[in-house]
Order: sequence, then C-alpha cells, then structure tokens
Amino acid sequence: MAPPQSVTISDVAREAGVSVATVSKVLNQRYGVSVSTAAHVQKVIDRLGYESSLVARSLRSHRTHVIGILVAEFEPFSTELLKGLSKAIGGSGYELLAYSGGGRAGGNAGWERRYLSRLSGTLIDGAILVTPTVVDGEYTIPVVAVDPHTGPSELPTVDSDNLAGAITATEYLISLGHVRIGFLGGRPDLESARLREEGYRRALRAAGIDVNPDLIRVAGYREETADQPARELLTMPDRPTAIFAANDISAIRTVDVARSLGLGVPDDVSVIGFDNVPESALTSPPLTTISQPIQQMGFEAMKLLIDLINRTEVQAKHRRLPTALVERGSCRAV
Amino acid sequence: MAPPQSVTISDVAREAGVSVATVSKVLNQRYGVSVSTAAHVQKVIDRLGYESSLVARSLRSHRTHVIGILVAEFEPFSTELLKGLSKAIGGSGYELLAYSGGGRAGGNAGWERRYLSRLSGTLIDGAILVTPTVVDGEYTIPVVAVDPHTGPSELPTVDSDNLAGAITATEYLISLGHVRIGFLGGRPDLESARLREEGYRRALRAAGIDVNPDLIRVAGYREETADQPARELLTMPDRPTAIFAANDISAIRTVDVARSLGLGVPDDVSVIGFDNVPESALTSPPLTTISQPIQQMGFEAMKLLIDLINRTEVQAKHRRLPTALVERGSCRAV
DNA sequence: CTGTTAGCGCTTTCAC
DNA sequence: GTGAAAGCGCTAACAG
Repeated sequence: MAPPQSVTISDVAREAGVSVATVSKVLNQRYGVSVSTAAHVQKVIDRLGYESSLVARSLRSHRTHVIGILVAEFEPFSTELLKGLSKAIGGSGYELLAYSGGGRAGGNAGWERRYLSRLSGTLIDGAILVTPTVVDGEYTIPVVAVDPHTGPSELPTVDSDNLAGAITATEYLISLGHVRIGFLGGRPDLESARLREEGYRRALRAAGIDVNPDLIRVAGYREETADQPARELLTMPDRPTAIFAANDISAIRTVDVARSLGLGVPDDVSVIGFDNVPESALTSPPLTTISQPIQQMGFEAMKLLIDLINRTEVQAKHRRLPTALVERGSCRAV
Repeated sequence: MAPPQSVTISDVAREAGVSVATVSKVLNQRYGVSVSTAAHVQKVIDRLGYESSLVARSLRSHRTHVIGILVAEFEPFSTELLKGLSKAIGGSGYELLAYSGGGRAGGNAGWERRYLSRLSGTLIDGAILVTPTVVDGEYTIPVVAVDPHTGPSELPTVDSDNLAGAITATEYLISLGHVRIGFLGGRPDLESARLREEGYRRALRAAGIDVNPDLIRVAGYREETADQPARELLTMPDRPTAIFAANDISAIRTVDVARSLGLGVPDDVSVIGFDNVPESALTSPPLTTISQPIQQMGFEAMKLLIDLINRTEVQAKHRRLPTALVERGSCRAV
C-alpha cells in the first residue's frame, strides 16, 4: 500500500492532475476547493501514502504544532522531565521534538541559545529549555525554562524549592547526629546549585555548626565530574561522616567511590542526594534523597508553554514546586 | 552581545557587505573565499549571534548530521533507550532529535511511517524506530529498529533475547513452586510480546504444566491498558499465585491493583516483570524482573545506524542482547 | 575570489 | 474553483 519513499506534494499533484496549490489547500482544509476535487485529491494522497514534510511546511507557515524540548543531554533528570511533558501533551494536538547535541554540549555555555536559533522561527512553535545556562535576552517564540541559570527572571520558569529541600537534607543529617557534613555542589552556573549550597550552609549555621570550606566541593551534577571530588572528601584525614550531594547522580557516584575505597554506606559514611530520579532507588543501599516532583515539573512547564503559545492569560509565570525528604537506606545515625 | 532574535543569512550578508552565497561559504568552510573576507564575515556572524536554520539548511543540502529517534511516547523504555543513545553519540558529531506525537500516537498503527515521512528526506540523516508497528517496505534513509513488530527482517534491528528471558521468568516462578501462573501480555503487534508469551507457554509445558487460557490476558504494555486485565486475573475465583507481566509497567500496575484489592505482594501473589526499567526498583516491594540491557541496546542501535549512514561495512544487521533475572522482592516460594 | 541564479517542498496571495 | 507565481532561509552550480 504505502510506497517505499519520499513522495512530495508535486507527485500528488501530478498524479491527481491538479496543481500543487490545490493539493496544499485540501491538505490544510482551506476553502476554495470543490468537494469532488478534494475527495479525489485525498484519495491520491492516501494511495501514495503522502505526508507533508515538516521542514518544508514550517519554512513557509510559521505554525507547526510542534514543541521543542532543548536539553544538553539525555540523562536521568531530563528524561524524567520528558515523561511529564509527554503526559501533559496528551490531547493538546501538539507533538514533541526533543533536541540534544552531542554528549558534551553542556560544555559550551549557551548551547540552548544555539539550538533555539537553529530550530525556532521555523520548526517549533515554542520551546522548553532544560537547565539552560543563560536566560537573558528575548526570544522570538514562547519559551519556558526549567531549573535555569538565574532564579526566576523575566523568563517564565518552573523549578522546585531547592533552598527548602537543601535545608531539609542538611537538617536531616544533623538530626542523625552528624556534624562533619560534606557537600558536593552542582553545576556552578545553575541557580539550583547555588540554592542547594545555600540551604546547606544555612542549616548548618542554624544548628550552630561552622561551615568548613574544606568539606565543600564542586561535583558538577555529572558522573564524570563527581568521582574526583567525592574521592577527595572520602580520603581526607578527618573525613566527613555524612555527605550531601547536590544531585542523585553525584550521590550515586559517591556511594560507588565509597565502596571502592572500602567504606560502607551508611555504616562508615551517610550519603543523601537530591532529585529522586528513579536511578536513586537502584543503588545498594537505595539512596536517601530529596525528591523534586520532576514529572510534575514537566507537566507544569508544558501547560505554561501552551498557554503562552495560545496567548491565554497566564496566572503565574514562575511555578515553584515543593520538595520532600525520601528516606531510604543510605543514611544512619551516629 | 547576542541579539534577541532570529537573524538570517541575509542579515549577515547585508551587515557584512557581501552576498549570501559568500556567507554560506564561510559557514560551510567551502573554498573560494579570501581569508580576510572569511574573517570579516565570521566576525559579523559572531557579533550578530547568527546560527543557521536547521530547517532551511536541511531543505537544500540533504545532510544534517542529525539523527532522529522516533517514539510513540516518552515512557520508561524509550527514555531509557534515549540515555544509551545519548551516550553513544558522544563525539560522533551527530545531534539527536527525538520525536514523539501526542500521547496516544501508539493508537494509530503506522505512526512511525508518518513521522518518518515528515522528517526524512530533509531533517534527519537516519532514524531509529522504537517499537515500530510496521517494518516492511523500504526507506529513503538508513533506519534501525529497536524491538520492532516482526522479528528480525530486512530492517536492521536491535532487540534482546525475549524468548530466553520469558522462559527464565517462568521457570523461576515454577522453581518457587508456583503452578497457577498468570500472564499479562504486551502489545499484540510487537514481536517481543509474542516471544514473551511463547516463552511463558514453553516453560510451562516443559514443566508439565497445562497452559490455561483463562490465565492469559493482554495488558498492552501501558499503564492505562494494564489495570483491567490485572484486576481480572486477581479477582478470579481461583486466582493465580503468581503473575508474569510482559513488561515492568504492567507489573507495577499489577502490584498496585493487588494492593488496592487487599492482596499482599509477594505474600498473596508473586509478580515478576520484564525490562528492568529504573521504575521497577521504586515499587514496594521492589520488583523482581527480567532485565534487558536497554541502554546498551540504544548504544548498539546508534553504532549500527552510524555505520549504515557512513556506508561502513556492517557486520551484523541484527543484534540481540542477553536478558537476565533480577531478583528483588516481589516473588516468593509457595 | 565573489555574486547571480536556481531551486529544495511547501503555503499563500492573486489572477483567471 | 483553480492555478501561476512568489518566497520562506539556505546551498550549489555557474558565471564573471
């Protein structure tokens, strides 16, 4: 039935004995085509299995009903978000296009701007930027940022309560009797990382514990960048009895590094993460962490973006979702 | 620095006082541009923050260095695959474009063909089809299927050993003393679903247990379609003591349904899944399941596709990866 | 070395 | 009701 390959609008036109303009009209249900012609053309379209090229179409008409999700990389956080986005898009009539550069796109600051330039104005009607490094400037299409660089700015933003979450994590460790608590920070350019560190410091001070700079390292949220700082903390002469890692990936790496060093978790060192990505339950022991409602964040971001695209009145341009402690097995009292 | 919005090649040309052709040449590092002109144009490009439109570019030159991943939906399996794909793409110079229709795209058989028509010939150099419903016919660009409709066909394919995995799962249940073992089947159009059921039947027969059709239901691999059949199995007068669900999503739903029915897992009913998506560790009790190396499958698919695109000699067009039992807490002996 | 010209597949006036 | 023609942003001959 369906033919092997790329059939264009001209093929359909020729086959149907009409002009491409006419085919285009029936394609887009425009007025000005007789019922019989329309039916005939439709038949040819079906027979040929024709589907209009998103690219060519978008170049001309700037409405594609496609929403772009721009991510540096497909890792646990962004894919979890994708699941929420996918749910939110339900019957909205939009389709999703998730775009990611090669692995280390995260390396080049401003990747989101480049991706956006490449796709916007044409391919997508709106975009969701996942942990973008830069959020200043204006955009030609509606854009929503998730967990961005700076805190809530002009750009519509969805994030979670990073500060409260970090305070909760640290207080939890303190309540377990820990005093020497290490901190493995996130991507320095991200507001979430700043707030998580701030929460750590604040909770420590509130408990009358001095913040020791030696116990603070940058782990960059990624596997490759987390091992070294985790090792440093774990091999200190007077190593911390607990480590708060700014995201689950770092925490998971910390558990692995600890094991490789012959240290038991939580017996020799307690570890708490942040995010509650599904992977956090896969470690042994399963990771105690602070949950962000990531899928929910995706859901909210999508709703917000669709409202923006439709120019619906938007209630709040910044949505902040709550975090919560998830106790599993990687922390214990001392 | 970077200006707010869509600047086109003509803007650059005008600003630099050259023709668009010249700009295009420096953009694509073509010969035929003096060093000084090139430098000047490059400066303007940088100043304007110009980035060429993927759409316009791809319409003309049919090489984009973008690989399409076509999925019906972003759910645990496809996103897990995405992680593997993302890793495989590393320094290859390709970028990833994951495309998904609205939620129930899975409903329309042949979605992958439609998506492909919309994107191919233009936007993407090659595609990975995730659980496509149809794999016949030819394609204009290199295509690799992951876990497709029919088993290994003409189309290059990556899958896992579904038959062996299903046999393992069923034998495991039998070894635990279960005899009345229910089966929650997958998407009927998928070869993986067929093989998993086949494995179930084969293991049963090998153990001298009659296959009871009443104990077999179709759960469709999705949350929405799994609840009802799970409930049916669980509320039978003589309900099974164990259920083998053809994927983790169905298994997780089964655990939930069991709980809502006041049945304990694994005390009243044992449940085993298939896939080992991260979510399977999040249930309580954590799910015993058959693991597929999903990320690895993504990795292999990407390698295969890149070889195909580069016309590198491809060793094997069908790659089948091993499955394994992952014992967690949702099964017990009777 | 540089610019002019012709499209890629499609939508959209605007004549007929 | 229908088609010719222009043009979206870009690349690729081909002239100059």
